[in-house]
Amino acid sequence: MESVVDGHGGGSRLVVMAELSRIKELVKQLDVQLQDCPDLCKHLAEQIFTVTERSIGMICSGSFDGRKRSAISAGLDSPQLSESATPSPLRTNKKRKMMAKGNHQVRVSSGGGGAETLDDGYSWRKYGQKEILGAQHPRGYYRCTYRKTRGCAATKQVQRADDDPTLFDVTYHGTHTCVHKMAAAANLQPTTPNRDAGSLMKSLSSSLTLNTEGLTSGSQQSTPFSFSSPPGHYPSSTPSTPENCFGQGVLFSPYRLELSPATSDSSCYPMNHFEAEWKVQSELQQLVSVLVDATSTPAVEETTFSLDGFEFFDFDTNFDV
DNA sequence: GCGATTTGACCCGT
DNA sequence: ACGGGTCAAATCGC
Repeated sequence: MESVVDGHGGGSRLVVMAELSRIKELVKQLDVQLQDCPDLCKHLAEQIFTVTERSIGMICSGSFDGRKRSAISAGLDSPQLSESATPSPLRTNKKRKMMAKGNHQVRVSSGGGGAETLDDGYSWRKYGQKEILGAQHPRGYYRCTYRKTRGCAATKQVQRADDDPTLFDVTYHGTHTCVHKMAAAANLQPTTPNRDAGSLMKSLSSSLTLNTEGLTSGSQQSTPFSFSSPPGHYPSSTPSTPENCFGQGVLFSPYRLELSPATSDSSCYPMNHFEAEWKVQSELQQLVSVLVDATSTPAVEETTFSLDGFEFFDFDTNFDV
């Protein structure tokens, strides 16, 4: 069922590295083209989306994880844009949506609290709970709060891990189509499309600061990559305004991204990988989604990015709220 | 009163 | 038939 490349996923890891590098490359191109060619931007955005899906799919399919991932499974083989699987809210496919593509599973820590403390930046509404055969804890079913109002088809399943009650296996299905509207809901001033694109690009580049050196060196056997924060761009030390992590709270703030191998001396838990992967992927998807939207309308202002050196010029960072 | 959660029933793939 | 995903009425909380 799974397509494991090798015992420890080394080959696959390199492939993923290449994919991630390609993402960066695409972003660069996007950066260059951002000012004058919205159509190309869309195309690039689509590529980013696809590549990211593929990368995450490879990782989640088990290639990287030496530890068991309870019921990690299903439908990660050929990730693609999930729109084809967009379920009608009607009663046609009540079941087996599980097997649709575009699923992602992460293992997250509750931080001592219950499942209700899990916050992935989205607003979820619980619609069911079930005892699962062979599992010690029931599985909770959640759908996006904006399913009705905005037709967002994203769902997730949360199940407490058997082996560690403080951990939760969270399986996401579908992608959020409500993202940019969430921004509005998150108490934002209305912004011009380009302004959104600018800050989103900024967020994207921040998210993509992957420290890939550790990968090639082979010194990190259980940490495929780590995140590093470009100075001043990532909230590692801004507890007061966590919602600013990704530009005005548009995206995630929730997971603690202390993923550097240095922080986990004795053991590196796969959940960090998945958290990280999922985070990157989610951010990318949302960013791209919004970016596509943003670039649909004529450009207004200037944007200047330098993704490698992290020189950004864009309009905002301080909105008046 | 409204929105979220709970929970038993229902649906459907295996 | 069974197990898992969803529905929807009842209930809860603000």
